[in-house]
Amino acid sequence: MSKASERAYAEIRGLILSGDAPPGSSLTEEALADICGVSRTPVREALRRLEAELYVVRSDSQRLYVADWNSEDLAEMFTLRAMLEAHAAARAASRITPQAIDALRACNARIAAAIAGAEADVASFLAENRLFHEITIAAADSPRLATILAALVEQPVVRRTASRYNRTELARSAHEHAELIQAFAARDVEWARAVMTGHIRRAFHAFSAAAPVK
Amino acid sequence: MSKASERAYAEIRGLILSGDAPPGSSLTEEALADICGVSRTPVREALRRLEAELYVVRSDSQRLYVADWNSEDLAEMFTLRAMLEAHAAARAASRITPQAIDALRACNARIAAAIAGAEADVASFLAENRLFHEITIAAADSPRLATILAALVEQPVVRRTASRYNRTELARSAHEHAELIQAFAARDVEWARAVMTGHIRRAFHAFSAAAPVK
DNA sequence: CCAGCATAGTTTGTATACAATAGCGTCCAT
DNA sequence: ATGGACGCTATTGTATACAAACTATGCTGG
Repeated sequence: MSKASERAYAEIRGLILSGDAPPGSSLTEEALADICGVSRTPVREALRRLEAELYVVRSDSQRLYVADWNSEDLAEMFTLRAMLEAHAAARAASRITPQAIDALRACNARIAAAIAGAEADVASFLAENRLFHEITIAAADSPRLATILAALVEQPVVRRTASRYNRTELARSAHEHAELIQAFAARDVEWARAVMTGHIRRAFHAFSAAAPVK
Repeated sequence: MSKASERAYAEIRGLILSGDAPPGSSLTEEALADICGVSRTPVREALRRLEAELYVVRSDSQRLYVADWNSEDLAEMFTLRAMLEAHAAARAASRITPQAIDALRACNARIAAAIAGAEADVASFLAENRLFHEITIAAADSPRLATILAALVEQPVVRRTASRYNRTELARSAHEHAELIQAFAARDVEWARAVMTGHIRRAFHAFSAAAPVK
């Protein structure tokens, strides 16, 4: 995609993820155009994409707002994610290449290092955790699934999830990743599916057990 | 959405579904704007939406083409659909209202009538079949799931599916719908899930057994 | 005081003009 | 003849201007 609309997309998405544009707040095209330093046209493109990816929602008449997720929405999202990522893991188990397995191992090693740091390096954890899931989804070799998951996995609330976990939970996550890698190496489809299902479900439970979002 | 972009969306989608814009063919904004009688701006909006819904794909550099599905893509899509619609059915089973059940019964009665007609009324079958699934998904009361499924269920190749079924298969489909309604009425979550899974899978098998798309 | 409507202002929708870029063909040089 | 480079053309990207639609506010009449 061309420069301006891409930049606008990144910029607006950043506003949402950072919380500068809090859930429920109104997004007007002109204001965003000013912020991004582009005209309304690329902003509109960006907003369409963000809408498709569920970052923003349209109200009764065409006004756009930052998506607001209640606890029921969150539960729904985690359920869908568990189902779809489990499917991706199962597919990956039967198709993944040795190179991708190596990449996952390296990735998980970096996660472990981040957790082991003096104070757990949450930013590194987030980035590597995301990469881990991306590699897995890529290994599933299912473009449609990848498209669908991209819209779910990247939600603001998910991105902020890790900061709510304590070190024990982060360690558990890394351990589950390791088991998943084992399942991949063994090409055990059902094992991979089960591990991933549990992984996402436990992540949700840990999330729910922690303090509310605000 | 406003009038012009909505019309453009419907028009272009119609071109794709009817086959006037065959899979793999190039879509240029200006040509479409001429056809739709609007400017490029709403056409662009429409194309963005069609892209998100997987009707069209972007090539290396920004040119848009009508999506072309190989047999592997189709298998993948039916698999995802089976998984997601089964989830929708399970959710619907625990939430559906008596009114929605009545609507499903009426819908399926019309399907039966269409099949029983002198020559099976494929158009009616298609419309009612689609309505049936829409009601089910609505009953699942899961906006995210609905959004995701909308992109999958409405694919051109799926819409043309029914014309490849013989009367026996259409009748089987209606019978499975009836069983699904029973499961809903009984509020039996796992039954509903199983019926829907089998329903989509059998639809795919019948589809695959028939002649190739072209 | 309330209801309804008119109107002004804000926001989105559409069209058009122009800019940038990618694809492609031709032409020249080796 | 072949390879590369140049420029032309087709297509997409962006900006701006204007139109339509919705909101909200205040006014008027009951």
